[in-house]
Amino acid sequence: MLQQQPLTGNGPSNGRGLGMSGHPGMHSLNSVHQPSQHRSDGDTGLEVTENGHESRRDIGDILQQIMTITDQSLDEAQAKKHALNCHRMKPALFSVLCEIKEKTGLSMRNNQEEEPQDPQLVRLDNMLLAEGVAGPEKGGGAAAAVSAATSSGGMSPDSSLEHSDYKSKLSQIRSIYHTELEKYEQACSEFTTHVMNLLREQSRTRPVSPREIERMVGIIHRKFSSIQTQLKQSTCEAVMILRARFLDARRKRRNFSKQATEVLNEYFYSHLSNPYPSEEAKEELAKQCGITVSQVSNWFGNKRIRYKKNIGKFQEEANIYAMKTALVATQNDDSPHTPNSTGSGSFSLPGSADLFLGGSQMNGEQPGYILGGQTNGSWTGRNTSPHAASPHSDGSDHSE
DNA sequence: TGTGATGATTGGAG
DNA sequence: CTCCAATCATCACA
Repeated sequence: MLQQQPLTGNGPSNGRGLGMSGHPGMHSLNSVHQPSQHRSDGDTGLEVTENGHESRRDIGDILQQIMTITDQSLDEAQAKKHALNCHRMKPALFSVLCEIKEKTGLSMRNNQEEEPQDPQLVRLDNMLLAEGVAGPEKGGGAAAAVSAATSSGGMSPDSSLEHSDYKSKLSQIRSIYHTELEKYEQACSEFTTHVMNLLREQSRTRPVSPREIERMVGIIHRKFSSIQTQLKQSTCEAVMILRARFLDARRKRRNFSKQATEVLNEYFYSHLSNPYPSEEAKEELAKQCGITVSQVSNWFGNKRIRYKKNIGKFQEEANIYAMKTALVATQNDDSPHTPNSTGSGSFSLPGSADLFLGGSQMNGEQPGYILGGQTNGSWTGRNTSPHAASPHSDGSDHSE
């Protein structure tokens, strides 16, 4: 084995090469020699008992060979590597070198490794999980965002559209996130495998312990996980932006459909004396119009205010709806419960501007808007208990 | 692009 | 809580 290989090294210079090896712990062979002797005694059968000199020179030779291996041609080096691998002292020397490495620089790094999990990463993970980006498909995130968006204002009729839009955007983000994550993981595992193979290969000739490989793998994983953290951060930002946009969409209003406005106006003008629909009426109107109860409330609030502010402007509208009401009433004159029977439909053009403005010559029941249409436009102050029947109500409001 | 219409929001009152 | 009043923000149209 060793005898077959011409020793290029010169024995006495034993320790010198080690200092250049980049392993500060091996600056002196003397420090190596002490523990190694005990080990090699046992399992190599080296005749060190004669004197320590022989073994010391032997080790020096080996180390010298290792040091000079890179200076040689590939074939030579390959052959030498093989020879060294088979050397009887290799295991002993190897373990000693590993031990020394452990005790020196690397052990210092060791302490820093056991860092706790990054709290920021935990936050990001939690958020991605909550938003339904990470974790199982169809997470509650979208639903959560929707409920948050609608809790105060109620859903607009096309909010389901926006909802699906939100969901599709979210799933886009999700798929990008997963693709990237997968890419990173793949790259990480490829790189790790590569490094591990390299180190394993190196460990045949260098003091690279399995633990060190493990540590290196840990380092690689940390590096890649920091990249992943960035990815997660970007994903979180994207989700936040999407969410903000979605929540902001509350403010984006769409005009109600013509039919919905019609229904609301009909109710309003036929209950002009007390245009405060009860909760049930609101629900009914909401159902008819395909909007929410709170939207109905908003509509009536706006309508009352705007009507009051500018009665004149709404006269035409009032006339039209009064006409409609009258028409419906006459058509259903058998029916005691015509929907818009507040005005009873018993007046000729009850909502006409003339009638309204000029004070009425009504006999019998008067349309609400004439009664209620006071000069300042207020509905008898604030008799607005929405659930109680209005004093002006003729009791037919419940027909809705 | 300006303007009026209109749905939503906000703050205060009851 | 509802309602009012003011206001905002957007739509729709000329």
